[in-house]
Parts: sequence; C-alpha cells; structure tokens
Amino acid sequence: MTIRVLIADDHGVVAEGLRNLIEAQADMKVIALVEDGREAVRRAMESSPDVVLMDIGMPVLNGTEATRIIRERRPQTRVIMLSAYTDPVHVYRALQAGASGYIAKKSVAKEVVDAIRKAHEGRQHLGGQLTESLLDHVLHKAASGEPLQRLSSRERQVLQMLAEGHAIAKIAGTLSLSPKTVETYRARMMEKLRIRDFASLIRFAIQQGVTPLE
Amino acid sequence: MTIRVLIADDHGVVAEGLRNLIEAQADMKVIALVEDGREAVRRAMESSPDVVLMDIGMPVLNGTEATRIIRERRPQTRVIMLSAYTDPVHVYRALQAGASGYIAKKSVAKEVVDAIRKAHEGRQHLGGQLTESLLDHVLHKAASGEPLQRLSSRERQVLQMLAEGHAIAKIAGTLSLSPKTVETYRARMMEKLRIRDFASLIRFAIQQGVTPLE
DNA sequence: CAGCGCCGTCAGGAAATATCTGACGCAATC
DNA sequence: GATTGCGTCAGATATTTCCTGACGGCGCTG
Repeated sequence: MTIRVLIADDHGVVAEGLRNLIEAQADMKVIALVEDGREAVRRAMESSPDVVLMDIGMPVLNGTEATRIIRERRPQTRVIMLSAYTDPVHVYRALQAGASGYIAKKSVAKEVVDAIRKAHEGRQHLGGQLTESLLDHVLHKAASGEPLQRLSSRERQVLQMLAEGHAIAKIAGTLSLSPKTVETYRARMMEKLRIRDFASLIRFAIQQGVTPLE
Repeated sequence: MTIRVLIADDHGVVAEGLRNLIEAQADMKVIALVEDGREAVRRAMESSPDVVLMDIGMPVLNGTEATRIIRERRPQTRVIMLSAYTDPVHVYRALQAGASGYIAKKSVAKEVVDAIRKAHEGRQHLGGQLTESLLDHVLHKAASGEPLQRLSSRERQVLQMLAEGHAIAKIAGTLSLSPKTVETYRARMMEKLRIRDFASLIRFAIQQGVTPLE
C-alpha cells in the first residue's frame, strides 16, 4: 500500500529534490507539488494525500496555518513540517497546529522518509535535538506569553540600555545601582530567556523592539 | 568530460537533494559535500572541483567569503551561489566576491544544472528577475560604498563569528589564531567603522546581513 | 499564616575580555 | 623607497563576565 505524499514548498530546488527522494522509495508516491499554503490546502482537500510535506515558510499562507486548516478538515491527513528554523517557537507552533513531525532542513534525507512512514502510522517524529529544545521551551517559555513580559521591569530597563551599547558601569551610574546589581539583572534575564551569549541578547532586544535596528 | 562539483550547504536535506539532482546528470559528478565555508575552502583546495555550488548562509565562514578565498587561490574554480535571498545587496556582494552565478532557492532544478554548465564554460548566470534588480542596485546604491568593503577578509570573518555569539577564545581556536589576534581584528574593525560598543557592532552585522536576525 | 517563588539589591573571587600600546614581516601602492 | 594596509602577536591594566551566595520584601497559595 503506497503512501501518497503531497509536497508543498516554494523553493523549486528543494521541492524537486524531495520529489526525487520520495519517488525513490518503493512504498511512496508524490501526488502533487504545490508552491504556497493555499494551494496546499486546496490540493489536500481534492486529493486526500496520506502525508503532506510542508515547508514552514511559504507565501500567501504559511505552513503552520495551512497545517491547522488541513488538520481541522481532514484529521486523517498527516502533516510533516520542513523548516530551516530549529528554534523551539516554530516547532512548538507547528505541533500546536497539528503537525505530526518537524524536520530541520539541515537534517539528512533518511530522516524525511522515516518521518513520512512514522506519520503514516499515526506516530510523531521530531528531529534529534529538537525534542529537548522543545521540552525546554514548553517548560520554560511557552506557558507565559510574550517573552518580554517574562522579564521584570528592572531587567527590561537594563536590557534596553545594554542594547543601546552602554557599559555596565554607566548603566549602574545612570540607575544609581552597584555594577554588581546590574550584572545580576543581566544574568537573570539571560537565564530566563535561555540566552547564552551577548550577541544573541542584542538580537533578542532588536526582535522585541526594545531598540531599533536602524 | 565530467564536470566535478563540490556542494557546500549546511542544510542536509537541500544538499542531498542537490546531490541527487547532479548525479542524475550524465556529465556531472559530486565530489564532496561540506557543511560550512571553511570546509568548502579546504575541500576546494584539496580536490580542485570545476564548480562549487555554495549556499550563501553558512556558519563559521559564509558563502560569500568562502567564494572570495576560493576564487583568489584557484581562479579556474567557478562558484555558483545558492540562496534564499533575492535582494540585490546579496547578489551584488556574491558577484563581487567572484561568483559565476546566483540562483534563488525558489528557482527550479533545471536552472541549477544550466548554471553549472554555463559556469563550467566560463559564462555567468543570473536567475531571472535578479538581473534587473541587480542593475538597479549597481546604478543607485552601490556607488555610495558598502561599509563591509572597508573591512578586510579576516575582519569580516571575525565579525560574523562574533555576531553568531562565539567567544573570543572559541573564535581563536576555530581559526587557529591567538586570542590577541582576534581582539586586534575586532578593535581594528570597530576603529574603521567608528563603532565604540559591542551592541552596535552586532546591530551593524545584522544590518549588513552578515548574520540573520531570526 | 507560613512557606514558596520572584524581585531588587549587593558581594567575593576566578576567569575571560576589553583597552591601550607597541611590534614585525610582507605586499601593494604611490 | 616610504607609506599604508594586512595578518600576526605580546604585555599591562581596567572591566566585565561567570559562578556562588546572600538578605529583606512582597504576593500568592495551600
């Protein structure tokens, strides 16, 4: 019994690579290739594939939203998310939306076919290190909304000043605190955010709009 | 006569897809798969491929820098840049660095093999709409001098690794340099760019596309 | 109401990094 | 053939980071 697969990826090169890979499996068949999320939903309704291999970032309707819709209307259709992002936020959202698997594009081809077979059997699959990073996420971050809200007021204040490029000593002076205290805030917020290096902290601040990029 | 191809892409799925695609061509052969820019340079020197298919965004040493180094040492080796970005800034830099072609990941497989054949013949290839957007860029923006050009190759490499969050000691280890030397590059580029704090340096790196924001 | 966890505040000590100054060979360039 | 830029490194000192630990206040919850 052949597993019927729908591929949704707007990167032609990637999509064709996946098609070759899947066609090379005796027990699988590609029934269609589509290039955006809306098309994916339409073809999934029309053709009732067993498994949809879905890129997370697509125009018109992204992979996560498309997954949500497909799973709502056709729960027997399994979706495997394929993504360049390995961060837990994306993984978490994808699984919430009903994906049976999440595979990083940097993983190997074998993992893709494995995940398809697993999904077809109703099982889930998470690529290697994703599992633990996801658990981390669920346990520490996901439960409580916006990441910035997780920081205390003092922590946000210090974050902003750090992102603006001020030295510890200057921040301490401005806020009339001991440099040691400022360090504590910095360390505590990095702990909360599971951020290990300064560069990532700056990126976080920019993403959250704490400081402008330009 | 077989065209010998080296694939450099840190996304396993993509790399394997490309390998299948290329192996399917009668006149091409994949000689190696590597996952970061430094490996790409090393293998290119060792194996002298005819064409390198290079992902633009890779850890340690990005595709553009790797291209620059390879083309400097082995001008007969052609490089085709493969990228998710279609903006003229990236295209422009890639060509400046000596790439023979630039292909968006969303283009089709046929374009990849076409570009490889063209490159092997010493011709250039630009995916569809890229040509005009590039001309636009050259005519309007490039003249104003790209700040990244003001940095030396080593400086750009250190900048990338700093922006990726690596500690000085680790960068020194990775590049087999003294930590002191790494510090010198950091200091010199900050001097050149008139940047006084680390946070601004990270912002600069993000603005220049040396490292992605998300 | 007593314990629990978060907040704001700080310290000590070891390790890493930043800052400043200076140095050397080599290649290109003027 | 002197200057400039690059790649490479060192020494001394000032800061910062990292790790551990602390203490009172506040609010929630069993």
